[in-house]
Amino acid sequence: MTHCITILDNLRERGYRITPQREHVVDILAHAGRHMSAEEIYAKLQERTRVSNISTVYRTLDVLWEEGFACRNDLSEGKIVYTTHLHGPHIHLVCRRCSHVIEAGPKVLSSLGEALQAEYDFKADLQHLSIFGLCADCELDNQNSTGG
Amino acid sequence: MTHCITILDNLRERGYRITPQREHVVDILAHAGRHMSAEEIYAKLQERTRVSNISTVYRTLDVLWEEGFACRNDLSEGKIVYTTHLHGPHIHLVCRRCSHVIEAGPKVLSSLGEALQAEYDFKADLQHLSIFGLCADCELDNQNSTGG
DNA sequence: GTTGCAGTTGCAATTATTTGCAATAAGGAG
DNA sequence: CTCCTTATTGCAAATAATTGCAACTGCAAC
Repeated sequence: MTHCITILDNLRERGYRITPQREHVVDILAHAGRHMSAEEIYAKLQERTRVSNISTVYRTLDVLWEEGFACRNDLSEGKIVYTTHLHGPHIHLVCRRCSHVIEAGPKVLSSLGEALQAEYDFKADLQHLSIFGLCADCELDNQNSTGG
Repeated sequence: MTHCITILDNLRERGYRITPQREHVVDILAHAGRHMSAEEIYAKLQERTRVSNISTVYRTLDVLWEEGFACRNDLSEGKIVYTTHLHGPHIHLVCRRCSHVIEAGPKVLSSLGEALQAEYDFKADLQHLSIFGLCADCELDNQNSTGG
């Protein structure tokens, strides 16, 4: 419940202005506990206030992402989805053939973050990484159609 | 030079029809040796033939991606870029603040692919993975502004 | 070489996202 | 509380990407 306050306070500290629109977007996203598209967030926002606009939603999401409070993911669904880090760390394994998404635990990445930091001085956001590839079923189809 | 022939033959084997448009797109992308946007590919395509359309380019790129002959990457440049696997394996470390891209070697991922296969039966395409995060400079700015 | 079917294309319309700009308002200074 | 500076908003237009559909064409069968 206090999570969105923390985000807003952090934003203010960093020089961003806290507008009602931003409060709403942060609140909606932080309490969703799942991935939402900009359009979905905008719909929820309109239930609360008439003063709002889809481009404001996009810009707010952009700020949240840049500042590390939200992650954005292209799950190959035709739109980008967002979530706060409240929705615990996990990886999206997205099948590029059938678009099926497996949510994997962060365990497999344990060493990756450290390696990227050490070798490239890069602080990777591995909280909600998306990785494309083939799921087991599609890989099987693939082998059948090419003889193997 | 024969790489695009290989791709085309593979596509034919898998039941796709080889049209002049597809030949051109494959040829353009395979010989570029770099990342190209759909728009760029379309521009090159128009130098060769008047019979073409941007949506055909998108659809061809989609096929190449689904079949594993091309990779698509969102480098946070406002558009998606594509390349064939001729452009050797590497990871994109994309700064979510300044959009700077570090091209990292595939070494750091060595164990990841095997882990995903073993634990999730998922054949990850790690050839041209994009990972978002903060580059060293932006991480430093970040710490200064928050007093960290 | 001709035929026929199903995969592909071009076009136009739709959806997703970004951007320029004038009007507005957050929040620090007085 | 008021003023002022400047970040933010809403709007409309631009750009990126996708989709439905009728016309077209690759290619396998004959």
